[in-house]
Amino acid sequence: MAEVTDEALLDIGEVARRSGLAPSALRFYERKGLIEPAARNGLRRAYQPETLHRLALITCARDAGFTLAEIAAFLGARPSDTTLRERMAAKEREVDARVRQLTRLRDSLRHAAVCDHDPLVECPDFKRAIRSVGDS
Amino acid sequence: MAEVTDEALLDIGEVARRSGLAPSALRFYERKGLIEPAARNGLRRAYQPETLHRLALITCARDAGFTLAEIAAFLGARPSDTTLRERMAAKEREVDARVRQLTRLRDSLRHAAVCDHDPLVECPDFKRAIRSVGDS
DNA sequence: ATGCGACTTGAAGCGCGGTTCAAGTCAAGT
DNA sequence: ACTTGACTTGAACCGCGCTTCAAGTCGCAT
Repeated sequence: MAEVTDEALLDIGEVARRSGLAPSALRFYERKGLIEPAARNGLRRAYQPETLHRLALITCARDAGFTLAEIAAFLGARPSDTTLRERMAAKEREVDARVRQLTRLRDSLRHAAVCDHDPLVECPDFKRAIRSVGDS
Repeated sequence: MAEVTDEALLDIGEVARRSGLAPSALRFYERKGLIEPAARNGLRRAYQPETLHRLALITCARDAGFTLAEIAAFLGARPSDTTLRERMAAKEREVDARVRQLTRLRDSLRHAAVCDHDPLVECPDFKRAIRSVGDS
């Protein structure tokens, strides 16, 4: 008789394939308190499908430069948590500053790609552009 | 008699103060081939002032997500180097994609800061926004 | 000549974000 | 009963970008 083992839950391999993350990464995230299996089949982790959304969020935040510790703090917070709001807002300003910095850098690169100075590093336009990247 | 020791050159401490980088970081960059002292006073490194510009460039590139190895490759390249142009252009596209990603993320954060969903992670607007960050 | 302070070296250590490995568990198929 | 294959664990290892440390070397002032 096949044990039903709750068809709704996902094996770690399944979650890995569908999230694009390595199983080792999922176990690592668990140690860091970012995710948790809903149950175990024997030793095996069984995840709720929503975990995939959570992982998408985690991946996104990590790509954005949040540390895993920051993300864990976010995930653990309640909406009534004023601190959370503040941190969100702070992070928004941070990300916004970074967007502006990267935009200037992109423009520098755009120029560098068509500039004929030798050596490139000495192009006055390029140097000015670089300096402006540093200012904020 | 005070040894003149070329007044134009800078001590590592001076470069550190003016660049905002730790002396240890400067020595580390040297090992990685990013910078080089123009001379030595005995054992002490003596840097040309232009090194400060180079360091500004390095810092900027590093902030932009280049690895030190990438930066070293850039710095070593000639302007006639087609590969360099290509890499510049590739990096520009990369940075541009990142700008768009971060812009969407910033907008998500902006929404999250005013959203009242409990838990926040379940806000449909937020989820949609997060999904859009992932797409490029 | 003695001490101070800023430098020198190589080697080791750290925080982050994981991966890799050895050894073991378990369910299902033959 | 035995193999296969996907999982389990803890511990070790990795690359990156540095920092820290111990031990030593200078130049300069007292």
